[in-house]
Amino acid sequence: MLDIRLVREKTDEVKRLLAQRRAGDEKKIDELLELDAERRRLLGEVEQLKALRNRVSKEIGLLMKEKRLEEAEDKKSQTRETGKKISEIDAQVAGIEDRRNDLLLNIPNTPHSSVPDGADESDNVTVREWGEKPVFEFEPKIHIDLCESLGLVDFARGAKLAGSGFPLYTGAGARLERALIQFMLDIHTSEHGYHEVQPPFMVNRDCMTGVGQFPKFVDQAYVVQEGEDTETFGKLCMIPTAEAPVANIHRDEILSENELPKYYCAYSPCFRAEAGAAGVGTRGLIRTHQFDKVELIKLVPPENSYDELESMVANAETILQRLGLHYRILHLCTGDMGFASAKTYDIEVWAPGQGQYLEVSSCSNCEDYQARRMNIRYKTGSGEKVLPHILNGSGTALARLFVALIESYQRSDGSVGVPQVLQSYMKTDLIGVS
RNA sequence: GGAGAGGUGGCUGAGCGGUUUAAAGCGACGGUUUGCUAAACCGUUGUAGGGCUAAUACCCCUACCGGGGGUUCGAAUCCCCCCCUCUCCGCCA
Repeated sequence: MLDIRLVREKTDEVKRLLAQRRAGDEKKIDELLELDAERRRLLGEVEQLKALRNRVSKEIGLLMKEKRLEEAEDKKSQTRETGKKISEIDAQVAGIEDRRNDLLLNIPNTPHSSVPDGADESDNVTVREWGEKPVFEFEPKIHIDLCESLGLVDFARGAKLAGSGFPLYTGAGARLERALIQFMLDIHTSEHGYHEVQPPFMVNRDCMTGVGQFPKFVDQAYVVQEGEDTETFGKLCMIPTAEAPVANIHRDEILSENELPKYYCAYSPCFRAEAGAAGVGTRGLIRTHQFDKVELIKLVPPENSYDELESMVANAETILQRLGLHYRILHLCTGDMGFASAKTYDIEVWAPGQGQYLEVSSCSNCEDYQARRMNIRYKTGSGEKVLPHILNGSGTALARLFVALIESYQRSDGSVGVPQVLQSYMKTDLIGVS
């Protein structure tokens, strides 16, 4: 969330930046500041009363000790009134804080000054491209056909098991999925310095709130309960990304400066309800309710977080380069960025069968927006407590990568070549009709 | 799921209704002493919110002893609910 002090002191600047997102959030600022002012006014009032009560209570204690019971009783009955007032005002403050926090949690991050101003995805800026679209001497098939003919994914049976959007990977398809996961984890851990973790695949609400998924995007999550026990409903959610657990690893902690930067990478399945999303219900692997992903998370000092963002994107690019897949990097405009992000690059990989670029990675610097929600700080040498900047990036998402890969490496006879870097994982250089 | 034990500052650990503004020890930091190190001695040592300010300096106030409620003039301390850890039993991959 935003720093309430910054909102107080640089109100116009914050409004201007929020307006760039084209989401109307700047209108919430005035209401936020009204609540903030009222809260402080009431706090001043109630804290004075509490100071009074503390003083008098101490006096009562002394009177009791000296057996001056009548005087003590007098003071007790007086203070009873003070106590009533205190609980009244406390309740008001709590109500105001609830509303203030609710507003604060629903206001997105402000964009970094380098972010191109724009309304939607059509205003995103292509930063660079790598490789070239492969040329085929035949009409390349779409992944759905390849999956069917090669027995890589059984969409129909997946749908039988859990519904559409839950692919059942089979045979070489399952193996390819596993190979990609392992390949990516190996590179990030052994070459890029990330510390591998395997997080819980369900998290509590605090984690979801910490990364900015909740309260605003609660509809996108699968929320679970234990059996028929409705009491437990809503305590846990299936993770929409490993970012949810991994970014929260140090929630409510004060790290020491020399522990930074922290680099984490994690494989996890990702579960998304995709309520209301365009393209839900389309066949294939482009948009599913469950997909695999290798996620990268960094906690870094604010000074160099933007360098860290560039290197994180480069880490994700390495994967695509080793796989020999053509891709492009987009700098998302202000209107297309995620809720918590101050600056985001998307990586889109070319899928020749689809004839389109597919987003396989989104790398964001959330600056201190999440750290403030999660209450993560670190102590500098001079003893100052600072919110680290938190970055997250896909390195990369599967499913779409799987699509791009088999569509790019397909051959005229209907088989799919295995890129060299995956051959040791796949134990073969060719996926043929089984 | 059942039975029991427990959760107090960076750590150990006392306190179980009012000189606790959370004892004491350890650690850490600063200083004195010292040829150097060690030791000894002295001092400092949490977090958040609010007020005052140019100040994220000082000072003042409030809250915080796993979390949330309650009783009371007053709660680390008493009561209720929840969470977590440990030991044993049950069930289970």
